[in-house]
Amino acid sequence: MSTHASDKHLLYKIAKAYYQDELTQHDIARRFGLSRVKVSRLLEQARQEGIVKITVVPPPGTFADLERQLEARFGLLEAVVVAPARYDRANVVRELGQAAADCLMRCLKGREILTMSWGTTLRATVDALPSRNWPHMTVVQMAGGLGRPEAEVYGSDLTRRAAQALGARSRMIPAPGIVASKLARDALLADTHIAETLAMAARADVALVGLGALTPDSVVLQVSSLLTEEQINELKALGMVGDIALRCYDAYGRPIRHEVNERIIALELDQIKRIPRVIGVAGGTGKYESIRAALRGGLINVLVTDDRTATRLLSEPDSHRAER
Amino acid sequence: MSTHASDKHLLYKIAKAYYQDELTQHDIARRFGLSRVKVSRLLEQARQEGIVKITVVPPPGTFADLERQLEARFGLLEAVVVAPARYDRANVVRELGQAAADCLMRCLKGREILTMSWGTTLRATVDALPSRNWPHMTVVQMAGGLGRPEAEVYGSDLTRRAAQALGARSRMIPAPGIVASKLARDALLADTHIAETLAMAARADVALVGLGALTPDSVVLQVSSLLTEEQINELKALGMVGDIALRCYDAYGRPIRHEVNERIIALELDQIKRIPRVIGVAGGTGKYESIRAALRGGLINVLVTDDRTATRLLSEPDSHRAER
DNA sequence: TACACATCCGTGCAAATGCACAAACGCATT
DNA sequence: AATGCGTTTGTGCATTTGCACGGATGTGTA
Repeated sequence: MSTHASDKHLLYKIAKAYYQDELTQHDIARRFGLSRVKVSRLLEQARQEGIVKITVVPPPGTFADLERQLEARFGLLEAVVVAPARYDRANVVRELGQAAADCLMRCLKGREILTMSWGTTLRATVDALPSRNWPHMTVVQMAGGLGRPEAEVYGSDLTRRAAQALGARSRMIPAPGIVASKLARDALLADTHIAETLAMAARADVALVGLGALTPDSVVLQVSSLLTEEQINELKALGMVGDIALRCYDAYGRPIRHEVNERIIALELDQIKRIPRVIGVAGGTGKYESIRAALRGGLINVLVTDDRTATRLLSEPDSHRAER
Repeated sequence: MSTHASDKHLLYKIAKAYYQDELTQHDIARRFGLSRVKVSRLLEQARQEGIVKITVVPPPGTFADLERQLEARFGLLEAVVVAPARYDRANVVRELGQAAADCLMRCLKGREILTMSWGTTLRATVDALPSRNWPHMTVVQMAGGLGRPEAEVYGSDLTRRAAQALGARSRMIPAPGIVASKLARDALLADTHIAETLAMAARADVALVGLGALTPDSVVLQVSSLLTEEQINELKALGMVGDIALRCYDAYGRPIRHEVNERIIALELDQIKRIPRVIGVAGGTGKYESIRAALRGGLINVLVTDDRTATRLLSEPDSHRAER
């Protein structure tokens, strides 16, 4: 199939003219007395035969290739991998927050709706946000806070602070994330402001979420005394490996059917899935299963994580899909 | 001016997506949440900063770079340099002919007017022409032959053979190239067929010419007894270094004003210059000054020559233009 | 010779790309 | 706070490029 020496000569001349002298295909065609299509085809051939070599030099000290593999394997829009200086939780979270903030800022123009959950990682993200003046942006809370005073740090306050940093309007959910009964939940959802806030969150352009895991230091497990030991065990028995905005999912990112769901005030997983850009931030020890599940289930399409977790995610040759 | 490490990372990712995954700029913009223009600019930056490297591999055993230098220096459409196996005149001419034939064929589609002069090099070129069937092409003689029987080999016959090889129509000049008097010339030019032939040659799409030189074996000097020793000396005194189709020029490719011109039946240099593509074929010892002059004067815009001559043409750092 | 097959080629059109322009912005100085 | 300058940004448009299609050409086989 490959052409022979005499032609390579022509391929070389044309490739040089195109890639080095930056002539247009049209000009080259005129000079060499060929048709434009032919020049196009010869260039294609020159690329295929390796006469033209295009290399992209990886910048040192980054994990661009790791990112590319993650993107390819899990169908992500983007993956961001950071290399924490130390792997203690505090530092990992801080560096993840920085990276997530960068990643978020890059895709914001100042006129969109951003919805976010809360958690320690998102707290770090908000801390890393630069200040802007975007009056046309709105930051919307995605899930109720926790029913305690100190929980405010992880509830509405994060949304408020994010909006403040960006000079944006904010829209909070003045309610706990988990209430005592379905009845109480329904009552709160009947509130116009809460309902509208959730509706707005559902049609956000970008979502920023942390990925919860079943680790002992998990905010949900620690703080929310509304989940009894028994209920937690039930959820585990149903396969729960993590949560996004209090919505629990199994190892394949599928929502877990459990009574608890009906007492939660937050976007549902399906609603989150429909948001065009869902940035999931999580890393460090213990988050692996939850991240893997969120990726498998397509719950997020942008992942910000650390290099160890990234490597581990790529090391397993398993399937993305749940078997039926 | 150059941006720093944090950005290089993004440049790399985008460059990879574009050049390796072959995504469109539009798709990349959507994935990374950027505008399309921005992606375009980042790619430009990535190229400038050397993150994207495009190399064109020179095929071994060719003189592509020599050619490129000739093209650049003398403003040629194309230069073709061959490396003869041996440098005896016969072999050089043979290889030049082959290369010229290739070069000519490449830019012919089968519907144009080709005009040609004659000479030993063009003879070799015609010998190397492949056979085609191009009834819509016309091959037109550019200059009269020489006034002797054996001269036919260098006159109309070459045109005829070229046309035959290509399956094209031919248009010959049934007259000698140099006649005894201006009166005789004018009489021949009054002939409708000759006049129309010359007119047709003048509006040819492609010209194929040899470059004559003042070497002892020059066809013109040898055969045409119509040029006296004295006339030849006069021409030399006027600075003649070579000829195209019997039209003499000086070291800067300018036509030489001499009585002989009025006895010649051939296109004038200015007419030749106006042909869109003029392929000059010449090489070997002794042709150097003539080639250099033709290049300086812009008499040809495609040159087919040997590597030694090419190197020599590039070695002189002189000006292209005549001083006034 | 005729036919079938395959390859090559250029035209027309749609997609992709680059570019000029003007608005918006950040920044620093007044 | 207001002003000026330089930079960055996106929109609209012209150019450039890829691609499908039908026609032409060449080749091998019956």
